[in-house]
Amino acid sequence: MAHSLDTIFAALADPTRRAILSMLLEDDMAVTDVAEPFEISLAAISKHLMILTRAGLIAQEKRGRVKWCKLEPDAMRNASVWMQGFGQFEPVNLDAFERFLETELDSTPE
Amino acid sequence: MAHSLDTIFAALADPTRRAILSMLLEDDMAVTDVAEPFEISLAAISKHLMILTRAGLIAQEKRGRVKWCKLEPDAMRNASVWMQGFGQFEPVNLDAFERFLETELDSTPE
DNA sequence: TAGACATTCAACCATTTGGTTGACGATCCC
DNA sequence: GGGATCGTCAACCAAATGGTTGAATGTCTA
Repeated sequence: MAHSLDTIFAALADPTRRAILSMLLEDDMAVTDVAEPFEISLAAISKHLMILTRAGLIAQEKRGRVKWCKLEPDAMRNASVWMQGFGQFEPVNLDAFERFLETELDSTPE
Repeated sequence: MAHSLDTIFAALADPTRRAILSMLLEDDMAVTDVAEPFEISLAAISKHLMILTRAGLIAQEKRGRVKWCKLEPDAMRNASVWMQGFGQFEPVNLDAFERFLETELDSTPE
């Protein structure tokens, strides 16, 4: 079930694919709309979306003749966790972090 | 100066290179020692180390005839920051968290 | 000085990658 | 039904990737 770090990092290594992910951050999009800002063929975009899907970074759902693409943050979280396993750059005390989240929840108005 | 996300993620996409990074987490190592647990040629390992170096993930320093490899966490931090820019999985207010750590430090005995 | 050791270079090979074009299968709508 | 639209498939191509082997370079040591 866990998408491999191989496919996740390989998917993230391409600037077109990272741009697509950024676009999907704004909103879910149809394949044609994803392709619009790029100068490459629709077939090429379709391949990129396939790679992102296999990596688990996005999900695609077909409604009628339109295929919608949406961000799927779990895979990215896995990769991020692997990076933080290196620990040297994110000396986060998780206990303290949880206490922080609680106090923040208590004290935040609205 | 900033190593590109392209090269960083491409470097991380290979399992041999990720294994090398994990080994370097323990300690700095000479090229020959890095190669020892793997079944591929020393030349192949040398290429992997070159790719990790160009990505900025490690640094190499030659002392005598031995070239030492050590982890260089900055590049990985850049990639990690890019991921967290997606925000959906790490809604951390770092400033507030730091302030929290300070106040906690003040009030914690021992 | 002559080996032995540590590492890279150079040439080569098979596979993967990112792109193209054109045909094709669905689906919507007049 | 028939035409436009959405998206993928198939075949192809050039370049990059990950590996090999053998020779070359630089450095330590007996």
